[in-house]
Amino acid sequence: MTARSHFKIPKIPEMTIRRLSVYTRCLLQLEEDGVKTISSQELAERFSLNSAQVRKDLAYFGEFGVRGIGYYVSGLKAELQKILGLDREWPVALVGFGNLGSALFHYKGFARQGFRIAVVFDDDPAKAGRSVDGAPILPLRDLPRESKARNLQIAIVAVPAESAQSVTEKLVAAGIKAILNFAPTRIKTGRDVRLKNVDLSIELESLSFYLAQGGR
Amino acid sequence: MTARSHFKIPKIPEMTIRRLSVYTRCLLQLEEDGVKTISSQELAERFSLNSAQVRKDLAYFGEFGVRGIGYYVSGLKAELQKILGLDREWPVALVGFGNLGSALFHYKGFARQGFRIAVVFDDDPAKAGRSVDGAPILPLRDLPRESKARNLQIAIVAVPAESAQSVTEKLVAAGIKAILNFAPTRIKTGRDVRLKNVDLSIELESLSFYLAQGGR
DNA sequence: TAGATTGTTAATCGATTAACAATC
DNA sequence: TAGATTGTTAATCGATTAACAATC
Repeated sequence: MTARSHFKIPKIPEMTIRRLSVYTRCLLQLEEDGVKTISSQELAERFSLNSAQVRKDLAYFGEFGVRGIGYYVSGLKAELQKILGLDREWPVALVGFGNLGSALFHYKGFARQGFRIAVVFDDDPAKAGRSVDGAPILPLRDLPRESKARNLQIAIVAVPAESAQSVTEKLVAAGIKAILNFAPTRIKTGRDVRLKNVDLSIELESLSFYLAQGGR
Repeated sequence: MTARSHFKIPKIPEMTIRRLSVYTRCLLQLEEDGVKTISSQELAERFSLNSAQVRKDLAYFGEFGVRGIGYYVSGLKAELQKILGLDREWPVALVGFGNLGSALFHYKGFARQGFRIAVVFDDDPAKAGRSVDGAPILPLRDLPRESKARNLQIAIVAVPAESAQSVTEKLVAAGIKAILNFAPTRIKTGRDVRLKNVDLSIELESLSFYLAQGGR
């Protein structure tokens, strides 16, 4: 047990991490707008949150504010970016370049936070060998090599449901540490790999619940 | 206040609704596999949940189980589909047929639960007037007419961030009751419209948090 | 009946919010 | 200093889980 390990995360709620992302984007905007400082109250209002919650979220990681003043926008932005790992570019592998894969490739939201799709994998012979916006499209068998060469740690899975699990296993074998799965199926990994299953249709289903209720 | 209103939802947690969706898909699969009954315990294990939670989720809506037996798969599936409004087809409007819109159009997960994209709106003259898989692509000005004619209640927004808010206002004006927004910006509506902002990049940001932590 | 499993109440846990001393 | 706002503790709220009588 090193001295450093004492400072290890006490057990940060998932929702806190998500809110930190949201705060960061807001701070980015505020900085652009030339705002110098912001109070927890002002920040909270923008997202209909409680100011104590904002302060508590931040307090997990340190004391970033100044009593009587609030938080310095640029300073807090920089701190949060560092905490979230958004202070650097992450090369990302995209697996699957069909409809969804291609849409995710062009999606503006990823690049905005420093996620750069460095390489695309797709076994379709019509696609593999080409390249898109400077990113090569390669067959999946090149994954281990590229993973090492580009130091890839993050992959986005956008293949059909049937192949999602097998693709995932190849990613894990190639040393990928974090996977964002958009395939419409729940995939599994060991616990040393961070995995998020993004379910695009579950939100639609809860919308229809409210419609079905209201429509009574 | 009608007699019926006594049975109105007591205040169902959002997470319960999401889990009901998940149970439903599982039951669909179980039914296909020929499984006749399932206990709350078995159902819970498939999603690493607690059996009491499964029973509690269901108990909000009625008594669907049989003591000593569990739940009849087909019966429970049908009940949940009815509760979630998944016992019928919902015609959906898709606004924006760029990269993301086109991917969502072809996304298998929506159709699987009965959401059918009946009409696409896009003002790009190269697209408007064409049709895709039987769905017409129309300019946005046709929205009020189509909305009425097709009895549209649900819309998916997949336009660029800049136009998302203005598109939303047109949707609301045309009588749309539920909106799923995929544009990388947070949009707002009045309270009579159900709105979900789907943030595709926030998950990636929390993944990078764990990588940044672990990488220390 | 005996065994299994429900529906529900009570206990626990965790997250949100209020309150306030510390301090810029 | 007086006013503002933080960081943090204590109170509240809501969701999850354990426990068990009811009952198939």
